[in-house]
Amino acid sequence: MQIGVIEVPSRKDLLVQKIEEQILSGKLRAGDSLPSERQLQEETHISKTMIHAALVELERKGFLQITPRRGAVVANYTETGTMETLNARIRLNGGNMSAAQARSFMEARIAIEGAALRRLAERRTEEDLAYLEEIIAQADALLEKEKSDDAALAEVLFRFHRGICLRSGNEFFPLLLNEFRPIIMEFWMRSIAVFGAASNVHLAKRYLELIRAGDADSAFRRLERSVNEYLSCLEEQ
Amino acid sequence: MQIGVIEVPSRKDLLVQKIEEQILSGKLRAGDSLPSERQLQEETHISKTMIHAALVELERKGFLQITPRRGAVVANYTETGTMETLNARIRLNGGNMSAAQARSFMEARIAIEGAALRRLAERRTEEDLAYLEEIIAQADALLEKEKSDDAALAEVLFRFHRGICLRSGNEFFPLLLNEFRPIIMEFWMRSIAVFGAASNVHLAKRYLELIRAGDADSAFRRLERSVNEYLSCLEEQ
DNA sequence: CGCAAAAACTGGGCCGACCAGCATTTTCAG
DNA sequence: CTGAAAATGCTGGTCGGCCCAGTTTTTGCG
Repeated sequence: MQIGVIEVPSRKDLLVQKIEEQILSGKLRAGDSLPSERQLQEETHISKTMIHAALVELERKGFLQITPRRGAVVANYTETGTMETLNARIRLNGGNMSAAQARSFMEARIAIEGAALRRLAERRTEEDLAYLEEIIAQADALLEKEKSDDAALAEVLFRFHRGICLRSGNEFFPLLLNEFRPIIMEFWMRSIAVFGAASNVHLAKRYLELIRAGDADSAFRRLERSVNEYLSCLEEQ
Repeated sequence: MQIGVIEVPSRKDLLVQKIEEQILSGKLRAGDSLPSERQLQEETHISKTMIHAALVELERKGFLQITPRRGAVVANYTETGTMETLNARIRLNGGNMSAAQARSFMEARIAIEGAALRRLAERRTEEDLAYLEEIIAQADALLEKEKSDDAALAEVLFRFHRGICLRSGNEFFPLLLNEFRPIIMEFWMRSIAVFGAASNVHLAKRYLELIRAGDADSAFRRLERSVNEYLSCLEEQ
C-alpha cells in the first residue's frame, strides 16, 4: 500500500479550523464579536499576519463578517454561506454527510445534471458524442488494468458527467459541478465501492447511448433511478 | 443623493484584477508561466505577503495552478472555473452578461429554483408561509415609501427567492443562490427597471399563493413563463 | 564527456513593525 | 461648566525580510 504525502496543517489552518468548530458547534453564535487580531495574537502566539490571513479566509467561507477598523463578528452562515462553507462543515464532520445531506445533494444533482442531460440529448452533435466517447475510452482503459485505481476512475467519471454539462451548451452547469467537486468525488468513490467499477462505467455508457438516441426523457429517468438506487443502498448500511 | 462609502481597491485587488484581465483578454494563455513571486514583488513594488495572497486568490478562482516551489501557470479556466471565475469575468465586462450568458443563467435558475419551488409547494408548512409572508411585507413597506429604493427592493426580492430555496428543505439550493448572488442582484435590478417595482412584488405574491395552494406544477410554469418574458424583453432592446 | 556536488531559485510559512483611519478620552479656551 | 479640538489608543491592513524545504541550474571534479 502506497503511503501518500503526509500533510502537516499550518498553524493558520489550525486556527481556521478551531474557529470553524466553535461556530459550527454553537459555542460562537451569529452576531458575537471575535477578539481583536492583536488579542488573538497574544492568546495563540501566532503572528498577526497569520491571524489576519485566517480571519480573511473565514470571511470568504461565509463564517465571519469583517469591518475594517471595527472588528470581526460571526456571520449567520445560512445567510452568507456558499459551497465552501458546506465543504468546511462536511470536512469537520470527518468527511461524512448525513443522510439528509446526501438526499439534498442528490436532489440538487438531479436538478442540475438532469437539465443538462435533457438539453444535450435534444441538440447533441457528432462532436459532443466524440468528446464523451473519448472519456469513456479512458474509463475502459482503467478497467482493463489489473491494478484497480478507484481514485483515477472517480476522476474520469467526474469528467464524464462534467462533460455532459459542458456539452449541454449552458455555461453555468459545468461551473456548478466544479463547485461541487469535492463532494462529487466522494460520491463516486462510494459508488465504485458499493456497485463496483465495471457497473459504474457501464452506466456511463448507457447515458451516452440515450444521448446519442436523443431520448431526453429516458436519460432523465435513468438519472433519477440510479440516484434512488444509490440512496436506498446508502440507507441500508 | 446619498453617496456611499468610496471603496478603495487595495493594491492586492488591483494586481488580481490586472492578471485576470491579462488572462481573460488572452494576453496570458493557459499553460503560460507567471513570473516568480519575488520577481513580481520587484516589478510591482508590492510586498511578498500580498503578492502571495493575490496568487492564492487567483488559484482559488480557477485562473492559476500553483505548484509549490515550481511556480504558477495559467490554468484552463473552462476546466477549473467555478462561479467565482464567472463573477470575475462578468465584472470585468462591466457587469454585463451576453445574451447567451443570460439565457444560460435563466436555465440554471429554472433548474435550481424550479426544483425548490416544486418541493416547497408539496410540503409547505405554516411556518414556511409565515417566513415568506414576512419578506413580502418588507417589500410592500418599500413600495409605499415615496422615495423608491431599487437596490433595497432587489435585496428583498433576492431574500424572497432564497427563502423559497431555504424552506424547500434542501440544504444545497440556498447555498447555490448565495453563490450566484452578484449575478442575481444584477438580474433583479434589471427586472425592476424593465417591469417596475410593483409588478415584481406582485409576481412574488403570486408565487406565495401558488405555494400556499400546494400547486407545484403551476408554480413551476409560472417561473418558466416569467423567465421567458424577461429574456424576450431583453432581446428586444 | 559524465555525473554528482554545489549554488541559485522556487513557493510556503512566519514574524514584528508600521500605516491609516475610527472612537474614545483628554485637554483647554470661552 | 460647556463644547469643540487635539491627543491617545484602538482597529484591520500592509510591509519587507527571515528561514525552510524542495526544484532547477550551474559548476567542477574525475
